[in-house]
Amino acid sequence: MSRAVWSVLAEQGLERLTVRAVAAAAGCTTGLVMHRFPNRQALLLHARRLLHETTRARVESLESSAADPCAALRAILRQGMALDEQTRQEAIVWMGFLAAAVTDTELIEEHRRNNRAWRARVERLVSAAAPEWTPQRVATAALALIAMTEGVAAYAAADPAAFPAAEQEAMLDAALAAHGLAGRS
Amino acid sequence: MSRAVWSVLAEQGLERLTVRAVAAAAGCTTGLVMHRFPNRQALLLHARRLLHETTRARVESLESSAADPCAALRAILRQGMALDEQTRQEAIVWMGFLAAAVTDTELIEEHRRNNRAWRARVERLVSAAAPEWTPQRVATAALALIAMTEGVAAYAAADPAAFPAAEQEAMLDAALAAHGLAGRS
DNA sequence: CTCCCTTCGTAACAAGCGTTACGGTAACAT
DNA sequence: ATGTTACCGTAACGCTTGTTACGAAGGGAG
Repeated sequence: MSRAVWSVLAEQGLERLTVRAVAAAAGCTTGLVMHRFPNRQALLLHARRLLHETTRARVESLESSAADPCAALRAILRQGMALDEQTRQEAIVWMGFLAAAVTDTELIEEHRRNNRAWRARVERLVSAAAPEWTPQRVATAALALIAMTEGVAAYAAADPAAFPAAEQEAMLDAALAAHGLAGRS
Repeated sequence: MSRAVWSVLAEQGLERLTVRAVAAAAGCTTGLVMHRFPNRQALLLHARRLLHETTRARVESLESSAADPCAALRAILRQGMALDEQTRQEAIVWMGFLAAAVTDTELIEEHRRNNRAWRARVERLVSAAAPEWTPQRVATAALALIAMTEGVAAYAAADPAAFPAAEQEAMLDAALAAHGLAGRS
């Protein structure tokens, strides 16, 4: 059911994300959808939280299985880019929610909460990889990294041919090396 | 008239961008809007091109009045972030068009054309600032920079309190210095 | 003055939207 | 067997949307 919202948002875009389209994607009618959720806002909010939970689980798995903080940092930043079809669709859905949050107070609060948690996670990893840095330097480098991966995901989602996966990874490695966060262990 | 589309898109978001809302913002009725544009798609496309032209003119002005390629690079990257209310609204509108382009072939072609031109411009400035670099290194650094400014604009547009202008500028300067593109002249 | 053409407001249309009311069905408790 | 409850399809309501048809106002050309 929640996956139905996700598929509609990825394939049909934000404007086509209607209750009937979700019901059609889930193989049921609008009655079931409106029975599970009080209104469309709640449906959107649930799908948004589902997206966050999916990426969070993947990030935690990557971080726990990494050898050192530098490798963990690279791994979790890598999954935020649009490297394959799945992550590209996630980027499209992410942008759709972001555009929808402009007029939806609940969605934008959820968005800010998730973004601040994501930023804090990257700051924690940067600080672990470079313990001697000041908090300001950690924050600045972390912001540069999360903004870069976020931006390249948007670029690649809209134009995959112009931003292939190899260029995105080369960009990530170059930025990590430039900031002094590559292979410190 | 074109400014009416822009103001509606910035204040009401993409979902509320209806023909009637544009007419109300322009102080006329739907008859005038539908007389100027054959349909809503053409209206969106015109607004998209207007946004591009606005930013392009500002970028050219900044680049021509810069002292050296390094200063030009920093100036044009700076204007792509969400530093004040105007650029923040531009970022919101930009994301709205990006989300709308998912199902609109004309919009996505326009988007790709503009993005590739923007990328080529930054690559040209990076190459002028660091003439000894290989084209690959130029392309990688340019991609890192445009992705970073694009991403931080999205972050700051959705959460201005968490991403103040000073932090964005500190991030830009740190990234330029890390990539070796600060004060080379 | 008359004709014509551009310009733009008015009104309406069909279609699609979120939402609600209602009825049927199946499972479960008694 | 019967009542109760949760579940979900059906159909409709009111509303907004993009789009179209029509008419009035106004300004040149003859």
